Amino acid sequence: MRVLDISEVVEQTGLRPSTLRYYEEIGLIKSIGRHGLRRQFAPQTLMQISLITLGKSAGFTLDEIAGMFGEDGQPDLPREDLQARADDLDKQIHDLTILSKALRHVANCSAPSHMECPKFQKLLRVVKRHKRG
Amino acid sequence: MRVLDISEVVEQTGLRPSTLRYYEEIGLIKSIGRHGLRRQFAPQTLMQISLITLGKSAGFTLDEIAGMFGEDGQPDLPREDLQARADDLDKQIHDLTILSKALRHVANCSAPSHMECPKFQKLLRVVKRHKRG
DNA sequence: ACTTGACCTCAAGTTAACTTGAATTTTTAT
DNA sequence: ATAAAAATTCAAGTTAACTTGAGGTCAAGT
Repeated sequence: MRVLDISEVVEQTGLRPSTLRYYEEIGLIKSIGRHGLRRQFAPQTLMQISLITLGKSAGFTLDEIAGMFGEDGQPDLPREDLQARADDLDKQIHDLTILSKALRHVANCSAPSHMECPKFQKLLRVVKRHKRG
Repeated sequence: MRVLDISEVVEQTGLRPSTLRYYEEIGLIKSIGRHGLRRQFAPQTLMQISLITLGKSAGFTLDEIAGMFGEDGQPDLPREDLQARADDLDKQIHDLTILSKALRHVANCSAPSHMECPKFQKLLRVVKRHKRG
């Protein structure tokens, strides 16, 4: 299994062929050659796509993600940038944790008005403070 | 401070006036009346906007978020839905944690090729397994 | 040789979430 | 009373990230 047809990449990643072509068009991934018309992908690409998908779910734009890979398709960023991005992520994780808690709270709290429930308000205040800091 | 001018909401939330009008247009928030032409917002709205912003950062669409509020602007969803959404969030948090770790790893690992670094690969595999399950 | 199915290109269309701009209306300050 | 500041509406424009569709190509099996 040295090279992959687009259909195999589709199968492994869950992305659609049009998406993969689009990603290639904007330079986010590369095909390694053609068999007739057909793009051939290196197995490496699968991992790269994992990273892309992961990055997307973290809220990065495709442009930002593209900026994280070097010419060779390997992650490539100055260390400080990576640290900074990781820090951002940790912030986001923190916020999401709060949201998750808030949701579970609302699911279980029998107060007539969540907006006026002290616990709920506290959760929201935490977020606000966080966003401003 | 019973009612808020749009400018006050802008100041408190960091959103732009056009965004607030847009949110009202699509029914995500409501103004409580007018002073002349000018919209007046209830202080409640600030908390609602906190939730909206939070929801957005969690990757929910405005439509989905709109579906989480009742007519009164209060969070309103069947308990199971809330639990399910919280579960989704926890999954996402899990993924983001991995991404954060991956970034920090890349920042510190001196291996020539991250894609081939065992630790890095392991991180990616975890994500994959997770997405499929 | 021929059909079939997987792939291709390229231009145009789509959706979400806003933003922009022009023309108008108040409200507030002097 | 008047000018400046702050809002308003409404239509149209923008950006990201794809998708769709029409029409064409290629390679593998019968």
